[in-house]
Amino acid sequence: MSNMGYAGHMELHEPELRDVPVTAVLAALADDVRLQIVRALAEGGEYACGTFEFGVSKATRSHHLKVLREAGLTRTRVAGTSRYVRLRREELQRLYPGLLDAVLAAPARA
Amino acid sequence: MSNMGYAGHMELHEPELRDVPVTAVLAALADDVRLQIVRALAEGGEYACGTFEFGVSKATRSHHLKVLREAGLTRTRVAGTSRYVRLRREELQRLYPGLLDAVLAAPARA
DNA sequence: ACCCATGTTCGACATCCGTCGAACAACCTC
DNA sequence: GAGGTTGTTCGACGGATGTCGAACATGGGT
Repeated sequence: MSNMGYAGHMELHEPELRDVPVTAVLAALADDVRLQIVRALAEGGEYACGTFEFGVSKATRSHHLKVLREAGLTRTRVAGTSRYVRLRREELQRLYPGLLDAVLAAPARA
Repeated sequence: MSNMGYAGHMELHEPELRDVPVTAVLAALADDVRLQIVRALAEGGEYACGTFEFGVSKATRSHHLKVLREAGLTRTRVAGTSRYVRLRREELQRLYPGLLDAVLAAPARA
């Protein structure tokens, strides 16, 4: 059948940032592994999920990326078998000015 | 006996802010009740613990104030049977510039 | 077509966390 | 000192969370 489209891209769940409570954003950032991921993402463009090797299994990594995505912190682009993740910096900055910068500026290992 | 001193003030556990991991600070802020408390504290000076009526029992309130204190967010002064709590704004601002302001500026009910 | 690489999902498990009532402790007042 | 006020601590309980291995899905390469 022809109405199948060229799809398969399964609609990743990426909420509007304004619908995410601040506490959810903070909770997403309040984890060591996730904060490392966010720091890495803050360096620049897009990263494949596999890029992040922080001593956890790929199941756990996948879980953390999902938490970040559903907290409105990241956006994911699907390309083949890989997924490319990037920070939603501008949106974040618009809704919570200074928050991300402040967190990123904090000493990495307290 | 005279060597009893005039004590009983039991040494509240208030860590150095630099010893608290950022993730702990964020986790402390990542709760609705605690964020309400912090917002109230941000209004000004000192508040007795009993001031905070946010629909939780006093046991729970006590718990949250402990979490905030041990995350280095508040300082507590003991006076009689009351405890007066205040935000450690300057210290926070010095170690995590902009963080608290960004969180406080966020819309209260997302 | 087969295999491999990349990620997600599914239990399962242990731990942490928010919540409460009840008991306790300290202090003030009468 | 008896009683009331203020706040902490102690289980207990239910729900969330981080972690993993194994199974699954999808797509690329040879």
